[in-house]
Amino acid sequence: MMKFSEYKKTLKNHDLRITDCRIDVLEFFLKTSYALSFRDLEDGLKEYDRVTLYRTLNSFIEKGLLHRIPNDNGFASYALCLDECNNQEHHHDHVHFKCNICGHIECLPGYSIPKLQVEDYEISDQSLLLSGVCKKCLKSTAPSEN
Amino acid sequence: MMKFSEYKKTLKNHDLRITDCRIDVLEFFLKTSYALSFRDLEDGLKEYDRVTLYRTLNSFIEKGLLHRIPNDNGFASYALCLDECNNQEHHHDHVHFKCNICGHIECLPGYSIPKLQVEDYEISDQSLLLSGVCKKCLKSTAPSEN
DNA sequence: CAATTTTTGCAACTAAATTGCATTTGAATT
DNA sequence: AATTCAAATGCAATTTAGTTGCAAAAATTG
Repeated sequence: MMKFSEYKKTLKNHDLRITDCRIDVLEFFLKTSYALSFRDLEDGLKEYDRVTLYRTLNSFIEKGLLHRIPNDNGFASYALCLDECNNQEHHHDHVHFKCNICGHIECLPGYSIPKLQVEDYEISDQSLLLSGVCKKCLKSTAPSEN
Repeated sequence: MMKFSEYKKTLKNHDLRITDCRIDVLEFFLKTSYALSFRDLEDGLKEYDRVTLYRTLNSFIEKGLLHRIPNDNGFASYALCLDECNNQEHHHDHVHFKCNICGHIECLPGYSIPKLQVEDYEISDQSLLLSGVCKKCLKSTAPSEN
Protein backbone atom coordinates (compact mmCIF):
# COMPACT_ATOMS: atom_id res chain seq x y z
CA MET A 1 0.00 0.00 0.00
CA MET A 2 1.10 3.47 -0.85
CA LYS A 3 -0.21 5.23 2.20
CA PHE A 4 3.14 6.40 3.35
CA SER A 5 3.99 8.34 0.23
CA GLU A 6 0.49 9.76 0.21
CA TYR A 7 1.02 11.10 3.69
CA LYS A 8 4.30 12.62 2.65
CA LYS A 9 2.68 14.33 -0.27
CA THR A 10 -0.04 15.75 1.94
CA LEU A 11 2.49 17.13 4.39
CA LYS A 12 4.60 18.60 1.62
CA ASN A 13 1.57 20.20 0.04
CA HIS A 14 0.95 21.98 3.28
CA ASP A 15 4.47 23.17 3.63
CA LEU A 16 5.30 20.85 6.49
CA ARG A 17 8.49 18.91 6.99
CA ILE A 18 8.13 15.17 7.01
CA THR A 19 8.73 13.65 10.42
CA ASP A 20 7.67 10.44 12.13
CA CYS A 21 5.40 12.25 14.49
CA ARG A 22 3.61 14.17 11.78
CA ILE A 23 3.07 11.07 9.72
CA ASP A 24 1.64 9.19 12.68
CA VAL A 25 -0.59 12.07 13.65
CA LEU A 26 -1.83 12.47 10.11
CA GLU A 27 -2.51 8.75 9.84
CA PHE A 28 -4.39 8.82 13.12
CA PHE A 29 -6.68 11.51 11.82
CA LEU A 30 -7.15 9.79 8.47
CA LYS A 31 -8.11 6.48 9.98
CA THR A 32 -10.54 8.00 12.47
CA SER A 33 -13.98 9.02 11.36
CA TYR A 34 -14.54 11.55 14.08
CA ALA A 35 -12.73 14.59 15.42
CA LEU A 36 -9.90 13.93 17.86
CA SER A 37 -9.17 15.72 21.09
CA PHE A 38 -5.70 16.33 22.40
CA ARG A 39 -6.33 13.60 24.88
CA ASP A 40 -7.14 11.15 22.11
CA LEU A 41 -3.84 11.91 20.45
CA GLU A 42 -1.92 11.61 23.67
CA ASP A 43 -3.48 8.24 24.42
CA GLY A 44 -3.09 6.94 20.91
CA LEU A 45 0.47 8.06 20.28
CA LYS A 46 2.32 7.46 23.49
CA GLU A 47 5.69 7.36 21.79
CA TYR A 48 5.74 11.13 21.42
CA ASP A 49 6.09 13.81 24.01
CA ARG A 50 3.04 15.86 24.94
CA VAL A 51 4.79 19.02 23.88
CA THR A 52 5.52 17.58 20.47
CA LEU A 53 1.91 16.63 20.00
CA TYR A 54 0.75 20.10 20.95
CA ARG A 55 3.19 21.59 18.50
CA THR A 56 2.16 19.17 15.81
CA LEU A 57 -1.47 20.12 16.22
CA ASN A 58 -0.60 23.78 16.09
CA SER A 59 1.51 23.51 13.00
CA PHE A 60 -1.17 21.46 11.27
CA ILE A 61 -3.71 24.12 12.07
CA GLU A 62 -1.43 26.91 10.98
CA LYS A 63 -0.79 25.21 7.66
CA GLY A 64 -4.42 24.50 7.00
CA LEU A 65 -4.38 20.76 7.48
CA LEU A 66 -6.56 20.69 10.59
CA HIS A 67 -9.25 22.87 12.04
CA ARG A 68 -10.25 23.28 15.61
CA ILE A 69 -13.77 22.54 16.76
CA PRO A 70 -14.64 24.14 20.07
CA ASN A 71 -16.75 22.01 22.32
CA ASP A 72 -19.09 23.10 25.05
CA ASN A 73 -17.28 20.94 27.58
CA GLY A 74 -14.20 23.10 27.19
CA PHE A 75 -12.15 20.55 25.31
CA ALA A 76 -11.68 21.40 21.71
CA SER A 77 -11.30 18.69 19.15
CA TYR A 78 -9.61 18.73 15.81
CA ALA A 79 -10.52 17.47 12.40
CA LEU A 80 -8.91 17.37 9.01
CA CYS A 81 -9.72 20.25 6.74
CA LEU A 82 -11.29 19.66 3.43
CA ASP A 83 -9.15 20.28 0.43
CA GLU A 84 -10.06 23.93 0.12
CA CYS A 85 -7.96 24.84 3.12
CA ASN A 86 -4.32 25.77 2.92
CA ASN A 87 -1.64 27.90 4.44
CA GLN A 88 -3.38 31.12 3.36
CA GLU A 89 -7.05 30.53 3.62
CA HIS A 90 -9.40 28.55 5.77
CA HIS A 91 -12.95 27.78 4.80
CA HIS A 92 -15.11 26.05 7.34
CA ASP A 93 -18.65 26.59 6.40
CA HIS A 94 -19.47 22.96 6.89
CA VAL A 95 -21.53 21.56 9.69
CA HIS A 96 -20.32 19.72 12.78
CA PHE A 97 -22.24 17.12 14.66
CA LYS A 98 -21.83 16.03 18.24
CA CYS A 99 -23.34 12.76 19.40
CA ASN A 100 -24.73 12.80 22.91
CA ILE A 101 -24.32 9.04 23.23
CA CYS A 102 -20.78 8.30 22.13
CA GLY A 103 -19.57 11.87 22.55
CA HIS A 104 -17.83 11.94 19.20
CA ILE A 105 -17.79 15.01 17.04
CA GLU A 106 -17.69 14.70 13.32
CA CYS A 107 -17.84 16.89 10.26
CA LEU A 108 -20.85 16.63 7.97
CA PRO A 109 -19.16 17.56 4.74
CA GLY A 110 -22.22 17.26 2.56
CA TYR A 111 -24.13 19.95 4.36
CA SER A 112 -23.52 23.64 4.39
CA ILE A 113 -24.85 26.29 6.68
CA PRO A 114 -27.92 28.15 5.55
CA LYS A 115 -26.86 31.78 5.13
CA LEU A 116 -28.48 33.97 7.73
CA GLN A 117 -28.98 37.70 7.30
CA VAL A 118 -28.80 39.70 10.49
CA GLU A 119 -29.73 43.35 10.41
CA ASP A 120 -27.00 45.82 11.38
CA TYR A 121 -24.36 43.12 11.64
CA GLU A 122 -21.66 42.24 9.16
CA ILE A 123 -21.21 38.49 9.06
CA SER A 124 -17.99 37.05 7.74
CA ASP A 125 -17.98 33.55 9.14
CA GLN A 126 -20.35 31.05 10.63
CA SER A 127 -20.14 27.72 12.37
CA LEU A 128 -22.96 25.36 13.13
CA LEU A 129 -22.83 22.60 15.69
CA LEU A 130 -25.65 20.10 15.72
CA SER A 131 -26.12 17.58 18.46
CA GLY A 132 -28.22 14.50 18.95
CA VAL A 133 -27.61 10.88 18.11
CA CYS A 134 -25.25 9.84 15.37
CA LYS A 135 -25.74 7.21 12.72
CA LYS A 136 -23.79 4.51 14.52
CA CYS A 137 -25.43 5.01 17.89
CA LEU A 138 -28.87 5.11 16.33
CA LYS A 139 -28.21 1.70 14.84
CA SER A 140 -26.81 0.15 17.96
CA THR A 141 -29.29 1.54 20.47
CA ALA A 142 -32.51 0.82 18.59
CA PRO A 143 -31.86 -1.93 16.08
CA SER A 144 -35.32 -3.50 16.32
CA GLU A 145 -37.27 -0.31 16.28
CA ASN A 146 -39.15 0.53 13.08
CA MET B 1 -36.31 50.43 42.31
CA MET B 2 -37.35 46.88 42.82
CA LYS B 3 -34.43 45.16 41.21
CA PHE B 4 -33.36 43.38 44.32
CA SER B 5 -36.60 41.52 44.83
CA GLU B 6 -36.69 40.72 41.13
CA TYR B 7 -33.30 39.10 41.43
CA LYS B 8 -34.44 37.12 44.40
CA LYS B 9 -37.45 35.89 42.53
CA THR B 10 -35.33 34.83 39.61
CA LEU B 11 -32.98 32.89 41.84
CA LYS B 12 -35.83 31.26 43.70
CA ASN B 13 -37.49 30.29 40.44
CA HIS B 14 -34.35 28.45 39.49
CA ASP B 15 -34.09 26.67 42.76
CA LEU B 16 -31.10 28.63 43.95
CA ARG B 17 -30.49 29.97 47.41
CA ILE B 18 -30.23 33.71 47.71
CA THR B 19 -26.74 34.90 48.54
CA ASP B 20 -24.85 38.13 48.03
CA CYS B 21 -22.59 36.59 45.48
CA ARG B 22 -25.40 35.17 43.41
CA ILE B 23 -27.28 38.43 43.41
CA ASP B 24 -24.22 40.34 42.29
CA VAL B 25 -23.41 37.83 39.59
CA LEU B 26 -26.96 37.85 38.33
CA GLU B 27 -27.00 41.63 38.28
CA PHE B 28 -23.72 41.71 36.39
CA PHE B 29 -25.19 39.52 33.69
CA LEU B 30 -28.41 41.50 33.54
CA LYS B 31 -26.71 44.83 33.12
CA THR B 32 -24.30 43.59 30.46
CA SER B 33 -25.42 43.25 26.88
CA TYR B 34 -22.87 40.67 25.90
CA ALA B 35 -21.75 37.30 27.19
CA LEU B 36 -19.29 37.33 30.07
CA SER B 37 -16.17 35.27 30.47
CA PHE B 38 -14.91 34.00 33.78
CA ARG B 39 -12.26 36.67 33.59
CA ASP B 40 -14.90 39.37 33.21
CA LEU B 41 -16.59 38.15 36.36
CA GLU B 42 -13.37 37.95 38.28
CA ASP B 43 -12.42 41.49 37.29
CA GLY B 44 -15.86 42.89 37.94
CA LEU B 45 -16.56 41.22 41.26
CA LYS B 46 -13.34 41.30 43.18
CA GLU B 47 -15.03 40.92 46.52
CA TYR B 48 -15.62 37.23 45.93
CA ASP B 49 -13.18 34.39 45.79
CA ARG B 50 -12.41 32.92 42.40
CA VAL B 51 -13.59 29.55 43.59
CA THR B 52 -16.92 30.98 44.62
CA LEU B 53 -17.35 32.57 41.23
CA TYR B 54 -16.58 29.29 39.49
CA ARG B 55 -19.11 27.54 41.66
CA THR B 56 -21.67 30.25 41.08
CA LEU B 57 -21.30 29.91 37.33
CA ASN B 58 -21.66 26.17 37.56
CA SER B 59 -24.73 26.26 39.74
CA PHE B 60 -26.33 28.84 37.46
CA ILE B 61 -25.69 26.61 34.48
CA GLU B 62 -26.96 23.55 36.28
CA LYS B 63 -30.17 25.30 37.22
CA GLY B 64 -30.78 26.65 33.75
CA LEU B 65 -30.08 30.30 34.43
CA LEU B 66 -26.96 30.55 32.29
CA HIS B 67 -25.64 28.78 29.26
CA ARG B 68 -22.11 28.32 28.20
CA ILE B 69 -20.92 29.56 24.83
CA PRO B 70 -17.73 27.89 23.66
CA ASN B 71 -15.28 30.17 21.99
CA ASP B 72 -12.60 29.25 19.50
CA ASN B 73 -9.95 30.88 21.64
CA GLY B 74 -10.55 28.30 24.34
CA PHE B 75 -12.24 30.65 26.76
CA ALA B 76 -15.91 30.02 27.09
CA SER B 77 -18.27 32.79 27.88
CA TYR B 78 -21.63 32.67 29.58
CA ALA B 79 -24.95 34.29 28.91
CA LEU B 80 -28.34 34.32 30.55
CA CYS B 81 -30.77 31.77 29.27
CA LEU B 82 -34.04 32.78 27.83
CA ASP B 83 -37.07 32.02 29.87
CA GLU B 84 -37.62 28.59 28.42
CA CYS B 85 -34.70 27.14 30.32
CA ASN B 86 -34.95 25.60 33.75
CA ASN B 87 -33.55 22.96 36.01
CA GLN B 88 -34.77 20.17 33.77
CA GLU B 89 -34.49 21.34 30.24
CA HIS B 90 -32.23 23.55 28.23
CA HIS B 91 -33.14 24.94 24.85
CA HIS B 92 -30.55 26.93 23.04
CA ASP B 93 -31.54 27.12 19.47
CA HIS B 94 -30.75 30.77 19.29
CA VAL B 95 -27.89 32.33 17.45
CA HIS B 96 -24.66 33.68 18.91
CA PHE B 97 -22.54 36.38 17.40
CA LYS B 98 -18.90 37.08 18.01
CA CYS B 99 -17.44 40.41 17.02
CA ASN B 100 -13.93 40.27 15.67
CA ILE B 101 -13.30 43.89 16.62
CA CYS B 102 -14.41 44.20 20.22
CA GLY B 103 -14.32 40.48 20.91
CA HIS B 104 -17.70 40.42 22.59
CA ILE B 105 -20.10 37.58 22.15
CA GLU B 106 -23.79 38.17 22.28
CA CYS B 107 -26.99 36.26 21.79
CA LEU B 108 -29.22 37.20 18.90
CA PRO B 109 -32.53 36.24 20.39
CA GLY B 110 -34.65 37.34 17.46
CA TYR B 111 -33.10 34.88 15.08
CA SER B 112 -33.53 31.17 15.03
CA ILE B 113 -31.57 28.56 13.21
CA PRO B 114 -33.09 27.19 10.06
CA LYS B 115 -33.81 23.53 10.83
CA LEU B 116 -31.42 21.27 9.01
CA GLN B 117 -32.34 17.72 8.09
CA VAL B 118 -29.45 15.30 8.08
CA GLU B 119 -30.06 11.82 6.83
CA ASP B 120 -29.48 8.99 9.34
CA TYR B 121 -28.91 11.41 12.22
CA GLU B 122 -31.28 12.40 14.96
CA ILE B 123 -30.85 16.07 15.72
CA SER B 124 -32.04 17.40 19.04
CA ASP B 125 -30.16 20.64 19.38
CA GLN B 126 -28.28 23.10 17.27
CA SER B 127 -26.10 26.09 17.93
CA LEU B 128 -24.94 28.61 15.43
CA LEU B 129 -22.05 30.96 16.00
CA LEU B 130 -21.69 33.84 13.61
CA SER B 131 -18.71 36.13 13.54
CA GLY B 132 -17.95 39.41 11.93
CA VAL B 133 -18.48 42.97 13.05
CA CYS B 134 -21.17 43.88 15.52
CA LYS B 135 -23.58 46.77 15.41
CA LYS B 136 -21.62 48.99 17.75
CA CYS B 137 -18.28 48.46 16.09
CA LEU B 138 -19.77 49.01 12.65
CA LYS B 139 -20.99 52.38 13.78
CA SER B 140 -17.78 53.45 15.43
CA THR B 141 -15.34 52.24 12.80
CA ALA B 142 -17.11 53.56 9.71
CA PRO B 143 -19.34 56.42 10.75
CA SER B 144 -19.09 58.31 7.49
CA GLU B 145 -19.42 55.33 5.23
CA ASN B 146 -22.83 54.75 3.70
C1' DC C 1 27.84 14.58 3.19
C1' DA C 2 28.35 19.21 5.09
C1' DA C 3 25.76 23.31 6.36
C1' DT C 4 21.57 25.23 7.83
C1' DT C 5 17.12 25.16 9.62
C1' DT C 6 13.42 22.90 11.87
C1' DT C 7 11.70 19.62 15.05
C1' DT C 8 11.89 17.03 19.15
C1' DG C 9 12.18 15.85 24.14
C1' DC C 10 12.96 17.22 28.59
C1' DA C 11 12.49 20.26 32.46
C1' DA C 12 10.61 24.09 34.24
C1' DC C 13 7.01 27.21 34.33
C1' DT C 14 2.43 29.65 33.97
C1' DA C 15 -2.35 29.72 34.10
C1' DA C 16 -6.91 27.59 34.67
C1' DA C 17 -9.85 24.98 37.21
C1' DT C 18 -10.96 21.71 40.99
C1' DT C 19 -11.00 19.62 45.66
C1' DG C 20 -11.03 19.30 50.75
C1' DC C 21 -12.20 21.27 54.73
C1' DA C 22 -13.35 24.49 58.37
C1' DT C 23 -16.39 28.40 58.83
C1' DT C 24 -20.29 31.09 57.70
C1' DT C 25 -24.74 31.84 55.95
C1' DG C 26 -29.58 30.77 54.38
C1' DA C 27 -33.97 28.98 55.13
C1' DA C 28 -37.20 25.75 57.24
C1' DT C 29 -39.32 24.63 61.74
C1' DT C 30 -40.59 25.28 65.91
C1' DA D 1 -36.53 34.98 67.16
C1' DA D 2 -33.93 30.81 68.38
C1' DT D 3 -32.63 26.17 66.77
C1' DT D 4 -31.29 23.11 63.42
C1' DC D 5 -29.68 21.31 59.14
C1' DA D 6 -28.13 21.85 54.60
C1' DA D 7 -25.83 24.58 51.41
C1' DA D 8 -22.49 28.23 50.18
C1' DT D 9 -18.17 30.49 50.98
C1' DG D 10 -13.08 31.36 51.45
C1' DC D 11 -8.66 29.72 51.80
C1' DA D 12 -4.93 26.53 50.87
C1' DA D 13 -3.44 22.96 48.34
C1' DT D 14 -3.69 20.33 44.33
C1' DT D 15 -4.56 18.89 39.68
C1' DT D 16 -4.65 19.71 34.88
C1' DA D 17 -3.80 22.15 30.52
C1' DG D 18 -0.85 24.44 27.84
C1' DT D 19 3.61 27.12 26.99
C1' DT D 20 8.59 28.35 26.91
C1' DG D 21 13.66 27.75 26.73
C1' DC D 22 17.19 25.13 25.38
C1' DA D 23 20.25 21.41 23.94
C1' DA D 24 20.22 17.36 21.05
C1' DA D 25 18.46 15.11 17.02
C1' DA D 26 16.56 14.97 12.56
C1' DA D 27 15.20 16.98 7.97
C1' DT D 28 16.16 19.69 3.93
C1' DT D 29 19.18 22.05 0.68
C1' DG D 30 22.93 22.20 -2.36
